[in-house]
Amino acid sequence: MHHPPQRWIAHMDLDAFFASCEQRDDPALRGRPVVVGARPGQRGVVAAASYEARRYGIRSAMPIAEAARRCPHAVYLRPDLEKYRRVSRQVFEVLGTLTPSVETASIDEAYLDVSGLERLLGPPDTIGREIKHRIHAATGLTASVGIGPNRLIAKLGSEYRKPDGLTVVSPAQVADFLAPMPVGNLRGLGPQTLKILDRLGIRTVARLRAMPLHVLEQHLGRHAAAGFLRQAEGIAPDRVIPDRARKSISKETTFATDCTNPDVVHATLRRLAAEVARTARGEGLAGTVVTLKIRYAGFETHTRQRKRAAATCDEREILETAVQLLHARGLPDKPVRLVGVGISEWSATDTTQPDLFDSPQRRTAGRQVLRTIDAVSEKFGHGKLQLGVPPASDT
DNA sequence: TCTGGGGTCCTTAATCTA
DNA sequence: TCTGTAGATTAAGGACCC
Repeated sequence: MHHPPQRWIAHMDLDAFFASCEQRDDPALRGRPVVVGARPGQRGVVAAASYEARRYGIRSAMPIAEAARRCPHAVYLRPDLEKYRRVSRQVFEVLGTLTPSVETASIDEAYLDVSGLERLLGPPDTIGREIKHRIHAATGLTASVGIGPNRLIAKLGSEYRKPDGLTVVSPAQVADFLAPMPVGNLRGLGPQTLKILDRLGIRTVARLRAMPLHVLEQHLGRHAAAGFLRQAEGIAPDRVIPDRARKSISKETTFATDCTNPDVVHATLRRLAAEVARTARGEGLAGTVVTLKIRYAGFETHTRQRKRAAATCDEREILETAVQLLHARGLPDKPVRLVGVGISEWSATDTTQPDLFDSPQRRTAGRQVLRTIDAVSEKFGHGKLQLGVPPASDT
């Protein structure tokens, strides 16, 4: 009998990432409840809570007012995303020294295919310790790691014991590992689905697994029913995909108080459009679909999108379409809580062009590069390459 | 009571089209 | 040409995740 080689997937999750970064950089914060997020008294939620803060029941996504009530004496900090991105890059560089098969799941999470590392480092628990050790040595941060035969088991493993945890689940242990878990631990099973399953008396993975498919289908739909049942059986993808391409860019902002002034809404859209455009150019992306998001008092949220004739990363064009969408019929005339602007659906051709024009210096340098490309391509008889050189009027 | 800002993916409905 | 339908595309909303 021939068996395919055992696949081992690792999931790494940095513990209370934002809060840990702050505690690392300011010794005065160590051992104290730290909450990173909105300022108390303002609109917003908790982005990260240190383990000291979690003892007061503070969780991420909790309204900041609720956190302040639970622990008024915690240290409340605004997020420093630049710093977190820097630290995150460091962590991913370290992971890259172990295997090229690293997938960025978020700023503080990664999946690694560590199947091939067994011969190099030893059994999975040794690999897990090595991952944690290298991260700590490079950044001073702790991570929780789960290792299992697929992504689901790896992810549940990293959640199983934290902070600073390590959990290895072999294929033989999968069924027992899953059985007693609350169904809410499964991927993509949120509050809505939880409510439905609760009404059916299904609270553990074991109960879910015992359910006939057709019953679940009646309540969850075909797709979701089959998907959750597969998870309950421990069946999940076991491939790691490095460098996933992003599919959209968006910026949104919530007003401190609901906005009734159309000029302010318009000015905000302009700013958001400019930020989206800048990010897009920085990544060499241009989108054909512009999305407007608007949320009114009472949390009533609408999105409107429109496909443009051609892809764009121009803030004026993005703003133009966003404003058209804002005035399209069907949107209520009420105080506005939030507006957002996004682009998506990259044009088939220029999705990976680097931005040569995102600063005055680089504009000059960029044109030089394109002139050189033009010259070379002319020499070889292909005519000018259409790379969209902006007009040189500002030099 | 209060609910940010970034994303992804799925469902549904309407519309277009072969 | 009429009619019906299957399938693709577009748009809106919702669930979910970190």
